[in-house]
Amino acid sequence: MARPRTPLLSRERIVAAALQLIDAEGLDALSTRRLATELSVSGPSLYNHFATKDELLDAVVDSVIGEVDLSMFGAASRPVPGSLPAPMSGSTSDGNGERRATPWPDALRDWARSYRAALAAHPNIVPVLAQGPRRRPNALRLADAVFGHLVDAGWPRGQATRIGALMRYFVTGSALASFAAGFPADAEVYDAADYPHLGEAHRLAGHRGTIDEGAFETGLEALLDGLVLRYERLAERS
Amino acid sequence: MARPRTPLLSRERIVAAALQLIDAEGLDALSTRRLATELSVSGPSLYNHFATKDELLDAVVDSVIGEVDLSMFGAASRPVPGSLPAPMSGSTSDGNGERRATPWPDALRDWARSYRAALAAHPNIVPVLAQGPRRRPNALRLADAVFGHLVDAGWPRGQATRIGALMRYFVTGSALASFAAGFPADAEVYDAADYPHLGEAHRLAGHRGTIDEGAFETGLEALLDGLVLRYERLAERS
DNA sequence: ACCTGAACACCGTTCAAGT
DNA sequence: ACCTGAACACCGTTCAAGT
Repeated sequence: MARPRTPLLSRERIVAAALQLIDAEGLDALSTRRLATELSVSGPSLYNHFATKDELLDAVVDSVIGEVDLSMFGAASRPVPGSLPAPMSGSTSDGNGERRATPWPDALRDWARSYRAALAAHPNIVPVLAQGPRRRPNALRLADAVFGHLVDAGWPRGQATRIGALMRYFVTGSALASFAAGFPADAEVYDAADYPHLGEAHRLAGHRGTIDEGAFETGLEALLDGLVLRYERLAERS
Repeated sequence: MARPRTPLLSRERIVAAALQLIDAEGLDALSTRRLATELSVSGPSLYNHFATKDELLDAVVDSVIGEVDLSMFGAASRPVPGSLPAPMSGSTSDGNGERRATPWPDALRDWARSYRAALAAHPNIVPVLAQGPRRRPNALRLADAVFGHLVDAGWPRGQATRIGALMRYFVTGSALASFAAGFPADAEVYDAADYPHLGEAHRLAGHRGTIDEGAFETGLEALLDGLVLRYERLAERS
C-alpha cells in the first residue's frame, strides 16, 4: 500500500485509541504493535506521528487533563486550537458589570471534584499523569490557573504552591486506585487471629463506589476546613 | 551446573535485588531476565521461587509496607517470622500499670509520616502499592491497625473506613511523585502568554525536598484539623 | 528441589523501500 | 509525507534435561 492519498492515521485518532486500550485493559496492554493492530496499520506506522511511545503517552495524559474544568478560576479549560473560549464563570458579573472572583475554597472544591472525575474515568493512566505537568500544555495551564487563583485570593506564593501540591497529592491518590476494591471479596483472607478488625472487610469491594466517593468528599471537606483555618490565621496577623 | 548443593537464590535475596533495581532505574527496568543477570543466574531460575513476575512484585511491595511503623496503634509493625515483637508503644503505661492509647490524631500523624517516609524511599513502586492490600500480609496488618485504632477511639465504623481511605489517598499521592520536580527547570517552558503565573516555576525543582515536605506537612495538619472538627461534632450529638 | 539452555510469542524501535 | 516488511535487541514464561 505504502503512502495512501489520505493519511490513515492522525495524532488524535492514535491518542483516542490508546486511551481506550488503556482504559479497557490497563497500561501494560498498550503496546505500539497492539495499538497499531487496533488501528489497522502496521507497527512502525505510529512512528510517523510520535517519536516514541513516551511521547504518545504524554499526549494521552494531556488529553485527559484537558477534561478538567478550570472555569472556576476564570480560565479556559481547554487550549485546543479552534475551540471556543470558555465563559469567564470563575468571576461572576454583578449588575454593574463588576467581577467577583469565586471564593477560593469554593473554587478549590469544584476544581478538585472535576479533577478527580476526569482522572477516575481513566485510573490506569494516573501513575503517568502524577509525574507532574512536565511540558504538557494542559497540565501547565491547570497548575497556572490554581496557583494564580490562590495568589489573587491573598495566599502568599509559597503557601499557594504548597496548596497546589497537596491538592494534587490528594486527588491523584484518590484516583489512582479504589480503596474499597483493594480488599479481596473473599472472606477467607481475613483470618481473625491475624487481622482482628477486618472481619467485615470482604464486604468493602461490593460498595466501592460509595466508599471511595465518601472518603474523597470527607477528605476534601476536611482539607478545606483545615485550610480555611490557616487562611484566617493569616488574616489575623496582618 | 544444574542444581547446586546450596541454593543460589532465596525469595529474600530476589526481593532485595528487585527493589534495588526498581529504586535505581524504575519499574520498567525490572525484567525477570535483567534481575536474573543481576543475581548471576539464568532467567528462568526465578520461577523456582515465584510463580510469576506479579507475585514477585507483590512480595517487593509488601516488604516496603513492612517498613511502616504501626507501634502507635499498639501493634507490631512487622510480621516477619522470627522477628521480635515490637514494644507496645501505642499505649503508654502510667504509674499504676494502666494503659492509655495514643490519642487518634497523634497516632494518625505519626503513622502518616512513617508511611510517607517508607513509600517516598521507593517512589517507583508506589503505583503497584496503591492497588490496595489485596492478599499482602503487611498491607492487611496496616489496614487492620489503623481501622482498629479509629474504632477504639470512638469513630463509627463507616467513618473509620473513610478515614483510612482518605489517609491512603493523601499519603500515596504524596509519595507517588514529587510535585516540585514535575516542573521542568528550563525557564523557556513557561511562556508568559500561556502561563501568566508560572514565571518562577522553573525554580521549583531545585527546592523539591522542602516544597514536597512542606506540602505534605501542611496537608496532613489541615486534614487532621478538619477531622478533629468532625470528631467534636460527633461527640456533641451523643 | 533447583538450576540450565532452547524455544515461543511477544515487545520498542530503526531502516531501507515504496508511492 | 506516510505507509510497509524485515530486522535487532529485548521481554515473560514454559519445558525438557541435568544433578
